[in-house]
Amino acid sequence: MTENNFFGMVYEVVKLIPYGRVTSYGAIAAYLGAKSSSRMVGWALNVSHGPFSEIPAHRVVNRNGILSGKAHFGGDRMQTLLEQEGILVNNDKIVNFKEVFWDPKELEKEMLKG
DNA sequence: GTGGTGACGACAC
DNA sequence: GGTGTCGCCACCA
Repeated sequence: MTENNFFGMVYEVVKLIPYGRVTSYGAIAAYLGAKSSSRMVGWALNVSHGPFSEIPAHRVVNRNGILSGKAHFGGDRMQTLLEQEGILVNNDKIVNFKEVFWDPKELEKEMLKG
């Protein structure tokens, strides 16, 4: 937890994504202080993507709300998972993206609130 | 040690 | 507003 590794940090953040919410690679990267390395976030997920992975990677999309990683989930697995959480997906893109978007920095707000 | 790759993002046209 | 290009850094051959 809160590993010093970039990967570990990504896992922690992604696992903290609330139900029915999504975030972007850039948001996570920025939260980790590596906004310029948003690719590393997706890359980390790629490695983390496994049968024992409890990481809701399907809640992570690019800044456009497009299911860029859908192909890696296999078929429409990613879209199905999102729809099950009440997220509207159309044409491999989240319709109400701004509605369900969740920024990792929200964590700090929750911390302040208690 | 070098080169290539990648589930992205920002900018230029 | 779509398309092309560059940058970015960790990992693998």
